[in-house]
Amino acid sequence: MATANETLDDARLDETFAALANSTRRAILARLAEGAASVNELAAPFELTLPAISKHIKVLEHAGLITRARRAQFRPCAIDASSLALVAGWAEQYRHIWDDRFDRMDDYVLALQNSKHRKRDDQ
Amino acid sequence: MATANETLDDARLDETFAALANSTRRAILARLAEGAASVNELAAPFELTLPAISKHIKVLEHAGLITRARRAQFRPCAIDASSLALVAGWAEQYRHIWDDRFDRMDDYVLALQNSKHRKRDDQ
DNA sequence: AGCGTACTTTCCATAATAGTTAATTAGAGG
DNA sequence: CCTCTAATTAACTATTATGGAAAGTACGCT
Repeated sequence: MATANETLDDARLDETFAALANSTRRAILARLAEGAASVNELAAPFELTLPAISKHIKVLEHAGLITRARRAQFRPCAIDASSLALVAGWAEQYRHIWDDRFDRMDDYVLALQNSKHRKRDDQ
Repeated sequence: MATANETLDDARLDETFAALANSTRRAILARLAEGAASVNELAAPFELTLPAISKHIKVLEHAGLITRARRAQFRPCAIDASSLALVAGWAEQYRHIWDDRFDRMDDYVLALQNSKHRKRDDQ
């Protein structure tokens, strides 16, 4: 099960991390964490042109970090948690490395680390 | 305090996320989570040439995700948690978005979200 | 229909990435 | 000194990313 999805997860992580590897896009995300916004609203704080922001938004959307709606001529953006959760989950894998206390680490993390052959039923 | 370091953190996050936006590099990191390894050992599982792996390692090192030593003609690599913790911390900011339960959320996260003017004493 | 607002797309330039092969550095050891 | 192993650097190519300017699309309004 895990092996088949590994390339899919890999591709998604590639896209997600690449989308996050830009401070403009992270700032857009931070703004959207406070609530939905239009493209013009999102562009306001930056010195970039609207097309540039539009492209950044497209990258975020394609990475699944935001979703978009259509209201009149506006295309409001809203943050989408799924890819963000993917990132958090990915990083959690390594928590034991920087946090020796193993406080919140359970079998899940161990299972992930050497999961090549194992099979699990939950999640 | 926060404002001054924001560009520094931004640059570091740029580098870190960019380094992680590649499945080969993430695989190298996963391997190193199990223990230190030489460049040849790290290269073994891949179909890439050694120079390609060498460059990936350089990217990881520059992003602070790994550290390197010198032992004879070997340059063993070891995982470094600091940048990984940075990523985890960054993602945690948004935990409340995908995890409505707010279980483990404290004032820290709220403070981060609208932290432009606020000042705090703890960490 | 025509105008204004809100975006998006296209085209272009530039720079960064990812990979290759070939050459180079560095140390171990006969 | 010579050679083997380990790894990096150099030089080159191809693809992708980031940005701007200009043109195009979409919708609401009068």
